[in-house]
Amino acid sequence: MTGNDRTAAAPAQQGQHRPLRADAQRNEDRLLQAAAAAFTRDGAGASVKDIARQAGVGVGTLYRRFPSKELLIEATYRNEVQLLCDAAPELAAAMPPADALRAWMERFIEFMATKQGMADALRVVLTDDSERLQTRANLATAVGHLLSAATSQGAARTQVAAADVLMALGGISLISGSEHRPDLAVRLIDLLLRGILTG
Amino acid sequence: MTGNDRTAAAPAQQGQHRPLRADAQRNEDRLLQAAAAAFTRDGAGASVKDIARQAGVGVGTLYRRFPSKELLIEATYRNEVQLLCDAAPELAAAMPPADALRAWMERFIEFMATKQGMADALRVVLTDDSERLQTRANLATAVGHLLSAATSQGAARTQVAAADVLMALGGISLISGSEHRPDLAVRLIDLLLRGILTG
DNA sequence: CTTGCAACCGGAACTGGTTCCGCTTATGGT
DNA sequence: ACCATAAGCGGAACCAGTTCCGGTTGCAAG
Repeated sequence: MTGNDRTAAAPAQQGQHRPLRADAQRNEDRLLQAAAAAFTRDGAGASVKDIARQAGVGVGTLYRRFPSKELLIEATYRNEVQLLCDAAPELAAAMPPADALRAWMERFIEFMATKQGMADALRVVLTDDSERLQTRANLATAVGHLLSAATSQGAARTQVAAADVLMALGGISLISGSEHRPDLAVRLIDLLLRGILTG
Repeated sequence: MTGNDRTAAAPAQQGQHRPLRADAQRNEDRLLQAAAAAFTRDGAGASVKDIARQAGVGVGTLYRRFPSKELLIEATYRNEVQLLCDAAPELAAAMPPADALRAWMERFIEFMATKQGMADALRVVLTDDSERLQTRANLATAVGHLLSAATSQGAARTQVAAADVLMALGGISLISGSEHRPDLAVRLIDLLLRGILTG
């Protein structure tokens, strides 16, 4: 047992780690690396076959680990999404709740638009109700944080659920991200915020 | 009702009718008929090849007329979407503007959810900016009607653009339609309306 | 009626995601 | 060290959408 950190290796879950076989773990690492390179280079249009070849494995191996292309994308960007989530409390501490909420929303949309095709992955993440996908829970927590900060100061209506706000952001990503339209996204965020905030 | 469709036969345009060759017109009719049957039977999962075979033409013919599956879906349901648009003025005349707006929105979402996969077609319709697609213009007009009825009575904020509201509805369709979730759609409409309406 | 040709047609071929299955191998128990 | 076996592997095969192109044909001008 060499001191190699394999703590949470499984791609789409976290609660259980059944230890992965050594070669499988190596392949998973290579796949994620190849995927990151491919998606960065070619956007979401990068083909899974190329990614598998680049990683030196067969497509079967890729699909065993990542049951769909969307889930591969999700796994590839999980870290960055996590950073986004982590930023929520910081924003909430640094500025008035309404501003923090807007700022985070804009970062969210910007992120989804930047990672081309991330929106489709997001759709899966937000829609698929197998509870294994932690990403959704993390996002919901981040939104919840910002939202409760706002409600506790009377800046937001209490009836609004974090999950719904997250879904709304997903919807905005899906239409505004189809063709890069930052201005549309901003206006839709305005609309959404007016529905959330008091006054 | 009106003398039906034969006048403007082109599938995705209306401004210009360059008269279609007789056989081409016949094939187009058959394709739309086959598509309607197939989509009704199998949902949006119906394969393009089956539709072409059913219509007795090759896929090439289908693709000449309908450059993508989404556009075929759009053409197939154009009439029904038109009915939806036509309902807007009636609703506006029959009830207070805020209620009319909500009612129409719910019909819209319901329609998109019912016609499985229509949401994907909608994404194309709303996103594709080639001005040939009249459907988007019709939808925008319908929303505009309801919206201006509301603003003229002081029920809605004047800054809200019809196109943006339409996009928002598209976004709601895309997430709530992924997996049938009528309740989510209703809550998101509430949120949207609160952003649009005064008070 | 003949003829020229643009419009049209069909379907084979290509692309990209996903599944399937026979073979290989890491691993833990003996 | 050896074996049994479950986990893993590769890539051929499959299916759906889309493109391409050589052959066909409606149409109207002569």
